[in-house]
Amino acid sequence: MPELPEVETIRRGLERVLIGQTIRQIKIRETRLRQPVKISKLKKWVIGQQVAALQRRAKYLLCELQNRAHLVIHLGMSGRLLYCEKTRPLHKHDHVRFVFNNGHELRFCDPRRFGLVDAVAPGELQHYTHFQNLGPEPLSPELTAAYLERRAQGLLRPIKNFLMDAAVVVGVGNIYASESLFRAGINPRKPSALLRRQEWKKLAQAVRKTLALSISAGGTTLNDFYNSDGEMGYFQQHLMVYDRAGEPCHKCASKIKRIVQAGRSSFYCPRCQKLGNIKR
DNA sequence: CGGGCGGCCTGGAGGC
DNA sequence: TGCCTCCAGGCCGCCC
Repeated sequence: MPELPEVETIRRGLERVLIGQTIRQIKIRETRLRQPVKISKLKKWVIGQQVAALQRRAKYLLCELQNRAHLVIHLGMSGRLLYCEKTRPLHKHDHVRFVFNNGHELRFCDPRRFGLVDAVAPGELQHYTHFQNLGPEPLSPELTAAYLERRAQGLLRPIKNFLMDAAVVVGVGNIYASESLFRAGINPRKPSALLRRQEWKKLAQAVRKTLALSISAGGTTLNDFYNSDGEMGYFQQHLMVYDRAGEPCHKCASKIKRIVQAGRSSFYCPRCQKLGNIKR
């Protein structure tokens, strides 16, 4: 479900309410997530600690604690975080709860259980397994046209799949890959190595712009994204192609197309995003 | 060895 | 009402 803008929206919301709070208790009802929840590790590093900062790396939410350990949360496809009073009735899939001193708690709810809750010992974050093969942050100065062009050298895979590869650049999921390519006027099927210098420039700019706009809109709510206060995002009102198959392009009124690439839906405008003379 | 694909899960939508 | 199929915002390991 959540891509970078949604995770960033949650991070900002939690930052306002969690800094300085002490995690008094962790309640676990289900340990079978993407990887089994390590209860003893969580208790060892997290219980009794004050929240020092909320950070984000790729789609991972990081809660830095006063002892310099980190609580790591990934929302997978269907994960949600809700900050609420601890008396509020539980949802069926509220798997992990972090109870604070102020009568509130943070609930990790994840019906499909593709998400992750983990603790990382002080100073160990840079060695964390899941961070080892991640590319740069898309909103950092590292994401340049030159960087993308260099990484794409010799790669025949479609640009859409290249963009969604976290080893190339993190945070760009299925929605924002399609949206960024539309903004750049590039066909999702175009072989990565065949993009021109000017296209790389447009694409780097389009990725940054699309993500930044979505963050300012509070993310995209298609069915079930809500921020930590339970409010929806509004970027779905600005989607140009995602989930719009058969509808008219907002720029040229051509019918938006849906294709499947690497098992995922891609959406594009056949007129605004021409392939040129490359076949299939 | 790049990269496509299936699998991990539940639930909602739509067809019959 | 039910049962079936398909689909879903992520990620990883298996294979060709």
